[in-house]
Parts: sequence; structure tokens; C-alpha cells
Amino acid sequence: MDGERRPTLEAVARHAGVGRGTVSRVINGSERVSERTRQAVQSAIEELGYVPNRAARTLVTRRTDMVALVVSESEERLFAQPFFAGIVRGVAGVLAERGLQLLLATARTAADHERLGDYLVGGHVDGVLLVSLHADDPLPGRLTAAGIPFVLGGRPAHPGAGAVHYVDIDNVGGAELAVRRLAGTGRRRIATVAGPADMPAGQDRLEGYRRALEEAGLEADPALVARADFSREGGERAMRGLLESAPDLDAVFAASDDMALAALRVLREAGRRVPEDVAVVGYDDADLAAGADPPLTTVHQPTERMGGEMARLLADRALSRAAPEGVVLETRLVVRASG
Amino acid sequence: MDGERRPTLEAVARHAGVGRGTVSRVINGSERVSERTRQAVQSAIEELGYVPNRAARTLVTRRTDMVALVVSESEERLFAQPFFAGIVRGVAGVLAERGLQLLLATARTAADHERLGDYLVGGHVDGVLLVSLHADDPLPGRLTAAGIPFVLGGRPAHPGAGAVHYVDIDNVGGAELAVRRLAGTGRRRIATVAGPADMPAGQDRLEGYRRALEEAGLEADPALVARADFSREGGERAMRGLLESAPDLDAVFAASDDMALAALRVLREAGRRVPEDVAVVGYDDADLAAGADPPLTTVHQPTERMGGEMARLLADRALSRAAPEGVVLETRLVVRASG
DNA sequence: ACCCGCTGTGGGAGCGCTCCCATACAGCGA
DNA sequence: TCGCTGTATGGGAGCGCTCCCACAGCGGGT
Repeated sequence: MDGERRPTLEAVARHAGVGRGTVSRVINGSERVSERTRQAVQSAIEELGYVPNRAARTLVTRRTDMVALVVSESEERLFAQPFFAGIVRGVAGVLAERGLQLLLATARTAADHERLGDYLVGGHVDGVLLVSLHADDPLPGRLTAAGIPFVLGGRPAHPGAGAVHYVDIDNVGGAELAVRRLAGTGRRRIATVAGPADMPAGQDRLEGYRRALEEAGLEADPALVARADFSREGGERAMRGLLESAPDLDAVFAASDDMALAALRVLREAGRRVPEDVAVVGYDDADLAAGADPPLTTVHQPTERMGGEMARLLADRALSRAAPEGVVLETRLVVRASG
Repeated sequence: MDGERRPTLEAVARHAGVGRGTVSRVINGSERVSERTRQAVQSAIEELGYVPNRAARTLVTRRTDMVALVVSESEERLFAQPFFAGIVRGVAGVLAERGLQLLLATARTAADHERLGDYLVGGHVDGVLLVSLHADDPLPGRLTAAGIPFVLGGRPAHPGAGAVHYVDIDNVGGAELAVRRLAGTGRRRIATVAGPADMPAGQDRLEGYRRALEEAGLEADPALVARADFSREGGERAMRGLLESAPDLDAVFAASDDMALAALRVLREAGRRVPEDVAVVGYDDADLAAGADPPLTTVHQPTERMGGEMARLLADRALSRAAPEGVVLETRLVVRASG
């Protein structure tokens, strides 16, 4: 296939007229090497085109310089723009700086999930980045038991489960931003299409909605709250429900852009004009928000920064067994025409 | 940290009362082991919770069971929905079936790119998947020289560069689908906002446009063709240009959804109704297409299948040094309201 | 003159696995 | 009874690296 073997550290040592230990020291940047020797070794490396064998190093150091990014593919939403791409981008950038490789691990079925757990606790990676975790996911527990450092994307579902590293986006604050805008532009009957109650993002955005209402001195009417699952179909149902339970609504805060888009459609069908009769604000700043009719006012999440912070936390703190830390990132309101 | 060492193959052998060789044979599924012994080894593995050490295996076999997916991050477009997510999904699924790990490698700067090349030819992966390659990218050359198997996403830019494995999406056919639809619904002055001339996707979609026009017996008027770079801004400029060079146009085929969206805006500004006065068809079936006003008719690309085929080609053919193969996937027209 | 400590260096041991040769043993025909 | 095959098994060698101990050489203090 590819002819002769690649040069080994031994070969470099011979070529430079030094011992193996010395070459190893040069490669790993130990300062216990004279400048002359270092030069000699460096040029030998160059001449031979030497590249260290990672497997051999891993075998003895027990470090793999590899970090896994775990995503549950069952969580379709995660793969939606711009979340996934942003996270990956942020993670990849920071890991590259730290000389770490990114292993992308996805699990579709429960069996996949099991196997993935085996792999991760099998010592094949130095650390793990977890996004889109379900509340009942066994992975954090297994990783903790095996002593594998990890960082969560999103806040821990069980606060009591012990301190962990995590990076979250301020969902409460983001929702407040949205609803405050609605209240600030004179809306008084502000409804919400909320997310599922069993997801932190769903809970927190609803909490933000409530706080902003209270802050504005508006009544918290249960008829103004409908639950859905972040999807377009769910949003459609929820919006129809709202129109019945609270026909006098003059604004809608949807906890996802998909649901906001659905709301737009349902409202138009019902003969309400947006934003004249009803203002609509979404959440995510997805691609489709800008193209919607009318263009959607929405809450932008710093996904790339989130990925970056997660990688940073893992590389700089979790891997060195520092005390767990939580980082919360701020959102930003993108004002367009819908509300 | 994590207490005692993980059990080794040696430990399993002792526990089962056999030799190392036998355990190794069981793990690697050799048939030269008696059923009784196999059972004994299996239960020893289970009891001890043994997981093979990949590094040690790699050290001797020179296989890593790792495949790199390389994306140039400079290519912003790639990270756009739904391309990237689809590819990743398809690749991940097939690799998991084959017991291969997915290493995601991105390169932002030229220096990154250089380092990435070093890494890939350094024997750290068994094979490479390349997407969004620039015509002048040195990676394929380096990989070929180093004897590392790889598969291209998209057709090779230099057909003369020797046969390579690749998976492409039928851009010519996709464009034909779009333009045929326009001609079929009675449009006679069909313009196009084409992609860049130095990208295969740009060239091929323009070629498809031309063929479909000819097929429909329509005149190929240069005033009906404007070039852009697939972006929204570029599309806006190009559409304005078309409105000047061919004010009588009654349809537009845009080579990307972003450009189609821009065209929609420019046309509305110019007082043309879509689809009544001017029909518009896009390309990509991006998220924003469905939310556009009016919802965009567009060409859907099988991105997940593309990723899957790439992984399959690499795992089943390239890794075993089979003769290079090209696979071309078909597109599908998604008819919505715009054209 | 001596010894002590410090820096730079060489190289043995060993990480956990696979490869492969040697060996043990059962079965069978002569 | 004695080979002779063929199959199941044990274990040495070695993959390429890091770790760490040993040691040479050089000042400088006593």
C-alpha cells in the first residue's frame, strides 16, 4: 500500500545522534534540553517528516486528546438551524486551539445510546460535551461514576444531582426580552405558545413570560397560555386554542420560531393582521424567521458562543478536575416586522 | 481519580483460565475457538466489565477505526441548513453501523488547513470524507500521495486528476426540474440567478437551466442570465440587474433559496406580483423556503442520503482499495406557491 | 583536594494489544 | 502399537511511545 513505514521516534533519535528520551523531551516541550540539542532534534524531525504516533502515546499516557460531542439524534430539533451548526462551530474552534480532536457521537435508538455510554466510559475520550439531554438520560450518571469529565449544554435537569459543569442560555431572560417588547409597544392581552413542561427551555421561557407580565403590571390569565412541543404542528393547534380561549388577545409570544410561524398562519386564516391586530414574537432566530411574512421579531441565542464556552469549560476546568462551574449566556432581541 | 485500572485482556484471560491469545481470538471473532472456551471467555468479559483498549490495538494493527469528515469552515454556506446537518446525519448513521467513529475536522484558516493535512496523512484516521472542496484544494493530492482512502462530496473539480470516489447530487437534473416546471406552467421569459462560475454546483445548475430551455424550445437570451454568489445580497443585486436587462421576464429560477428569497423581495419592491406576474423557483429546500412569502417552490436535495452514500462508499469500497466509483443522487421538486 | 548539587542525557521497563510460532492433544488409518 | 494430520491453545515478541532512574560532567563552596 503505502510502501515503507513512517519514521519512529527511535529513527529520529538515531538521525540526530541522541537518545529516545531526548527526542521525547523536545517533542513534549520539556525545558530540560540544551538549545543545541533541541535544534538538532528539530531538524532531524523535519528531514524525516516525523509525526508522533498517537496510539503509542495514548497507550502510555492514558490521554487521548479526544473530546466527544454527544447529540441525541432523536431530538430532531437539535439538528435544526441554527442550533446544531452554531454549537459545532463554537466547539470545533476552541478545541482546535487546545489541540484536541472532536469526536461527533450521535445516538438514534436506545441501543445506540447504551453502546455510546459503553464507548464513552471505555476511556476512549478525555471528556464529553452533552447537548439536548433528556431529563431521564443515564449518561451523566454513568460518566460521573466512571470519572469522565463532562460539560452539559443547558442547565442540569435535576439541580439536586450534584454540581456539574454546564453552559446555559438565559431562557428566562430571553423570554422577558420578548414579552417586555410586546408590553412596551402597548400590548395588553399577551398570550404565549409555550414549550413542553418537561424541558428546561420550555419551563424557563414560560417563567420569563410570567415575570415580564408581572413587571408590566399585566394580568396573568391562564386562558392566555397554551402548551405545545416546539413544532409547527403543535404550534398550530395551540394557536387555534388560544384564539378560542382568549379571542381578545393582541400579542403572542411563541417559545420557538417554528411555533411562531404556525401562529402567523393561523392568525392570518382567522383574519387577524400581524402586527396591526396581533403582534408576534418568536424564539431562536432560525433561518426561517427572516423570510417569514411578515419577517419575525425573535430572540437570538448565541449558539456559537455556547459551543465555545462548553469546550473551554471542559478543556480548562473539567479536564483538570476543577470545581464545577455554571455559565449562563445572554440572548438578544432581533426586532423585525411582526412585533 | 478513578480508582483502579480498567481490566486488561490479560486479566480476562486469567479470570477465564485461558491464555491471552484465546481471549483475543474470542474478541475478534475468530472461529478457531471451541464453543466451551468461548462461553467461558464471554462471561469473564462480562463479569469484569472488560472493554478493549483501542490505543493498544491501533498500535499493532495500524487501524484506527476512525473516519474524518472534513469541512472548510470558510465555506459559510456549508453550515447552512439543511446541508450540513443532513450530511452529518447520514454519515453518522452509516459509520455507526460499520463500527467506525466520526472525527469532525474543520479548518478556518489556511494554517488550520495545513495542520489538518498533516494530521490526516499522519495515519490518525483510516479514511477521509471531504465536502465543500475548493477547486485548488491541496488535500486530495496529499491524501492520494499518502495512500489515505477518501471520498469526495460533490463531483471532482478536475476530471483529469485521476479517478476518485465521489458522491454528487444531480445539479443539472435538479435545475432542469425547476425550469421545466416554469416552462410547463406557461412561462416564456424565464430568467435565472445563477451561482458562481467556479463552483461545480453553480456551473451545473446553469447548464440544467439551458438544457431545459432548449427542451422547451425557448430562446436562450443572455439578458436573462445573471451571476451571483449564492448569497442573499448577491441575489438582490443580480435580480435588480435582471429587471433592467430583461424587464419582460415572467419567471426566475434562482440557484439557491437565499437568492430566491432576495428575488422575492426585489420583485415585490418593483411591484411585480409572485406568482401572478413572475413565478419564482429556488434551490436547496432550505428551512426558510417554507416560511417565505409566498412559500417557495424549490428543489430538494437528498443531503442525508448523500452523507450516507459517502460513508458507505468509504467503508465498503475505498477502505478496501476497490476501484473508484461515482454515485449521483437525484433531486426532487417541492411545489409550493411561488412558482 | 574533596564532596555536593544541578543540568542534560541515555536507555530500560512497560503500557495492552495482536501476530504467529510452538506445543498439546484428539482422532484416525495402517 | 505407531505415526500423522489437524485443531485448540499458550505465550513470546514487538508495535512506538513516555516515564523515570541512573549517570556523566561541571562548577563552587569548604
